[in-house]
Amino acid sequence: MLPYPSGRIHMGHVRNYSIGDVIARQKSMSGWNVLHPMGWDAFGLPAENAAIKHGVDPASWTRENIAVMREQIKRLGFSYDWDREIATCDPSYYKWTQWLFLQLYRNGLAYRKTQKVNWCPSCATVLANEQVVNGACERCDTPVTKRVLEQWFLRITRYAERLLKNLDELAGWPEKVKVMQHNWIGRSEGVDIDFAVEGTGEKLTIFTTRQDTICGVSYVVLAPEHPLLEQLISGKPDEADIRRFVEDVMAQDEIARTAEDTEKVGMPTGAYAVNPANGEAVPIWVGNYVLMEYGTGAVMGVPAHDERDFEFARKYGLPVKVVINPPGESFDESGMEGAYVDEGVQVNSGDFDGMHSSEARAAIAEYLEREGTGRKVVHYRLRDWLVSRQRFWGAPIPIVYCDSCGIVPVPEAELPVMLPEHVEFMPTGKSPLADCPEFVNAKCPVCGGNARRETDTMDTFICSSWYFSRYASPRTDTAPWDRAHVDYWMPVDQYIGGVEHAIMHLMYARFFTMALYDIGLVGFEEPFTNLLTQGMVLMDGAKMSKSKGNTVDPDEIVNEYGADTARLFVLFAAPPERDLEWSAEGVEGCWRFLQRVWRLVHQYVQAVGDERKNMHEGVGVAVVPNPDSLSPEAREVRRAVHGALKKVTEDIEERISLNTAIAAIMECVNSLYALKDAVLSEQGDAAVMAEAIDILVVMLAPFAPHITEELWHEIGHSGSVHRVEWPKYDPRAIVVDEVEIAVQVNGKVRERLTIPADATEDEAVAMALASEKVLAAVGSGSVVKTIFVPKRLINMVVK
RNA sequence: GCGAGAGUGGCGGAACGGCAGACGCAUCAGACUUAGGAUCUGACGGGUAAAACCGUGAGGGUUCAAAUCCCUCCUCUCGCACCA
Repeated sequence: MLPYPSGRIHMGHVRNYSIGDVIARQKSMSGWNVLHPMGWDAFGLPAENAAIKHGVDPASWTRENIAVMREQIKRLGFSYDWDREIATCDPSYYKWTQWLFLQLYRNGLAYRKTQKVNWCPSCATVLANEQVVNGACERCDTPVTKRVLEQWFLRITRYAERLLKNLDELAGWPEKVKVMQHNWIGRSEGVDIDFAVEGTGEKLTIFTTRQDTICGVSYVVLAPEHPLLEQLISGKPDEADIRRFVEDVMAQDEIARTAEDTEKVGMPTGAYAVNPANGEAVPIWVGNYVLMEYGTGAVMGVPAHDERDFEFARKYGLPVKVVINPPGESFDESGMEGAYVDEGVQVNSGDFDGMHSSEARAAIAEYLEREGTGRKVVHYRLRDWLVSRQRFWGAPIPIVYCDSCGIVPVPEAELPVMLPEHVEFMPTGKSPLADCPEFVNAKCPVCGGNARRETDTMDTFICSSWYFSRYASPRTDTAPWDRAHVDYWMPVDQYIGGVEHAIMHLMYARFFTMALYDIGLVGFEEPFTNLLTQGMVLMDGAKMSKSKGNTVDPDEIVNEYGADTARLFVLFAAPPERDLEWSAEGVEGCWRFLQRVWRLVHQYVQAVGDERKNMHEGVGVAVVPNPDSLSPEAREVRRAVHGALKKVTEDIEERISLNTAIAAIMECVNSLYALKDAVLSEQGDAAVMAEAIDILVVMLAPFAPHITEELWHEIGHSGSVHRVEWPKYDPRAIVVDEVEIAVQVNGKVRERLTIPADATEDEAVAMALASEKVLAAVGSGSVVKTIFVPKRLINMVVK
């Protein structure tokens, strides 16, 4: 885990870590070697904002937060290996973040380019595409503007295909997350098609996935940012109007421009393009609905077969030409009320007439390739990852700029490039590092001449894209990790986090891992084998948040009820992946349950007195020496306990269904309350109760580690309950002699019978037919068929 | 619009195609108590005097049997959304 050290932990943390801790503890008790680490995603804006607002140093602000949160987490009793704790703002960590950046740079995966980028005016920094949500800054909700800047990018697009393909292999990931990544990558197969611009030597390339509709093109539209536009309109009579139009569109912010209900507007440029499929000249327009960022920044307008084009054409009176008819029908162009976007039969398409549109798609693509006017291509929505940030509190990008040598990576021996201390923090749009001469001024590692350092820092998502591997050998100082240890531990068997990481963190981490695999630094391509996306913690149906004032501080719950109650509640109140509604009464209920366990164990201890020394002297669970000769009550106790043990084990190991696991323990406790007096009074059954109490405490231990440890000692054991080997249920104990089955007549339950568990169908039916209720239901009809499900039911079909 | 998930008592939630509502909360009753907001025991989907009967968003279907599988639809949540 790698939480951001925001100041205090919240219930979402408690929930996440409680789930992980149950798994870690149970696996460890089951004999596994478990790596259960904790560290801090310690770079980031809040620290810097605190510096600006309160004049504190980001480093000390962060360190203090970490200290507070570490104590809070320790109070909750999570079994973290604190010897492996890391903080990404620690030079011993970011040295390797920088080192990894250089490896990517050497392998052509980190590069610098000038591009229009997303800019958050409030955070005063650029943002990655993934950090822009509905045109606003993902962090502060401020509408994002655009700036043209030279920035560092990571070439994640090179991995688009693999990031997409590998999703199929991630069987342990929720469908939801895979779908989100799939959509984000946005693979789209189509054709780039060249239209000649009439009267010039220029060509205009459009991208389409519907080349089958090429003969229906009645115009072509460019994005307002399209580089060819300038040349097309210069000297034209409408030049000034068009320029004004383009400027208006570009002045709109992202939200307004891309909202679905934004009206499509455009203007003809006065230029014409020639359709390579049929030689027709069509007008070239500029329109607000075409995005420069996607495809080629130009599209063909086929109003008859595309909703957007239809809307646009109707608005501006552009012709609508049908080239695909639905099977067995034909369209009247003037009467169309919308585009026909489905498959059909080609018409008005020359040699392609009569083909099915899916066939024509292939044929036309091949035709265009043959003619040299088109190329089959795959476009992705995924953009390269913009990683520069004009902020101070991040890992410096280990690059210097030399007037004679250009971009020069800092030699590995000189890493880390340290963040300076005592820096001014006013957000100016430049990194504060830029105003820090002792940082900026450097010598070129190549020629020794004067050079200046890169003053931007890295997106903190880089820091969190490799931390899991660092946990394998967190103190290694000659490499980011010791390969032998990484090979032993990685990939992560069970990763737990909120869905909010579905795109950014989880995609970046996958990309990093793949890239490092290709470079040869790790032996695995995918970092997280199993992913559990836990639900949110809600209060009155809304996410707990400081601004809404509907938070519950974990510390308060721990103070009032103890850590075990807090843990038990967040695990019991809902299945892990679903949202959890906070309930003060529910917390109370969990606390009562733990009290009930406490009393049960103490009553047992009191009843057996000093005798228990013999029964519980070992470090394991007490053994019943004579399981086959027990009183009925004692057998009942064993059935309840071993049945619960079976269910708890399976619920943890097979489906991480922790709420039902706890319910099973509660049921077990209820049974023990009902049976304890009878069993404790029977001399010969003493060992049964000893075993029952031991198993109860052991199987509760991963959920409520403190109270169980205490009880374990009260019972008389030495050693820690958390070092006890996870017991195996005794299959003989859960065998039942008699079962209650339902007797159905025509699917309706008419009787419940207790019959021997091994009764045959004939015996069971005979007993059923001895029941008056069954006979009454059968009445005068005759039984034409009987279904017998052993130990469950009989269904008689009567006519 | 596209995609994913979810609709079950007063509430949170259980249920390999096989007795719907485990477990917990709330409520009610009893016991123990000077007392109980503690504890223990019990009741607790609707309906009925008791049955019958009706009940898992709606409607169809498959099946001896459907909360569960299939089809149509409705509602909610989340993600994407002029991506050509």
